[in-house]
Amino acid sequence: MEIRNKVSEAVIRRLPGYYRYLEQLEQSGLTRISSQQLGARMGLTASQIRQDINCFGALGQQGYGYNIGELRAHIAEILGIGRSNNVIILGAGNIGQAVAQYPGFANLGFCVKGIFDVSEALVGKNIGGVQVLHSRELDRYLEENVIHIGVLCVPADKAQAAADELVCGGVKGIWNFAPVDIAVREGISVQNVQLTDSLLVLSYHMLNDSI
Amino acid sequence: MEIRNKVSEAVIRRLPGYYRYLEQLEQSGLTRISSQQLGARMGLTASQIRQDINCFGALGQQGYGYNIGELRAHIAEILGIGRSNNVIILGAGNIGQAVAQYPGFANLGFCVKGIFDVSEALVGKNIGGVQVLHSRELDRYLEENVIHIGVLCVPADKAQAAADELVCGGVKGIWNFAPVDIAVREGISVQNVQLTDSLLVLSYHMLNDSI
DNA sequence: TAGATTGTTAATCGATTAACAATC
DNA sequence: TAGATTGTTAATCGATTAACAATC
Repeated sequence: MEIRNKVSEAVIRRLPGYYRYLEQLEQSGLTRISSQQLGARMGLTASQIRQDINCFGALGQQGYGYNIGELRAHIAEILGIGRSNNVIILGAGNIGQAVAQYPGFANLGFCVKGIFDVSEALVGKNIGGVQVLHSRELDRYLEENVIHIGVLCVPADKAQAAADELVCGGVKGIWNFAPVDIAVREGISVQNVQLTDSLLVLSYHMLNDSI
Repeated sequence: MEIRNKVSEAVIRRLPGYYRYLEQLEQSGLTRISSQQLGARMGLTASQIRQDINCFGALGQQGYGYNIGELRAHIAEILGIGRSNNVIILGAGNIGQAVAQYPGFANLGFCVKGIFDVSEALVGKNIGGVQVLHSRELDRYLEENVIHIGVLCVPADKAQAAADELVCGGVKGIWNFAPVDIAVREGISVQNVQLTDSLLVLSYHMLNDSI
């Protein structure tokens, strides 16, 4: 999986969509597709699809198109799907619980190994097959277990401290649901999920689009 | 609130971030800020901030900068914050429940009025102060109530049908948590929240960034 | 071989950044 | 008034689209 040119963030954000459509096409029994056809389905230009895919090598074949299964598998590898990433969730509130019980993650190879909260009321509770531990156990837990991804579902004012603790404990990626930007050192990846931002963008369009 | 030029999607997606930072600045007791200072905090260039804000009028003052409270209030209006949008949630599973109980929405003027599910086990349950109704009640409910936004928290294969029902019932915006793209007629706004996509982008960066 | 469709270069379009006159 | 900082135009940069030779 050589990545030829520097891949832009715009391309990266389209990859999960390609994966999703290819998976669906594969399940429907098809084996090949052209950039033209895929573009029509996804609402993208054929040209953009070819450019995007070519960032990762010449995966198609002139006169034929793309083999759906092969391309899906290749994009899966690029995205790290199926790599058995160990995940822990910090904060067992509504969002933490929803993430813990979200199906679909497991299929992609993300396995929730632990959930932590400061609330004694929640500690010990079984959520999606995993017991909630007290947050004071976190440091020791991270020493004893290899965890790749930490999910921040704590209040905004606790997010930075929680992120620091995760990074100290060896976590390499942070999936941040707290409505605040967090700072991490070089080499640590962060993805923010600002639920409220998305709702506000919807609200904006509802007010301003229909002109 | 005249919008002068066509505002690009890139600008729109930055607006909630501006709102968030300005709210925080206001709460910390500050009253003015320059594009320079705001840019330093947000990790944007001063130039970009001035360009963004100018899409919505000349809201600053030469030699002074921006009045934090005024600018925050203006962006709030642009985003439709505080407009008392009525919201219903379709699907009372993990995500539906998390959305229903998410605080922070209420402050922005989004009010969850109803939750619907097909599961008899969930019907009647109280979630965040709202009782779960059976999905078969939806059409009648939409006739009798003015609902602005519908939140799709149903399985992917039920999402399009649910969206159609919402649009028929007069809903103007759809906040879609189902991992599938839905089609709606002109004049209806949709925002997708592909949780899995965001996790996969994180996974990509964890694999490919540290080169 | 002929037809189809990619890989890739070139052209266009749009977004970001820089620069500076306007003005508070 | 002098200094600061915006509003806005121009320059740059990057992403998307178009075009077409390569090739299956």
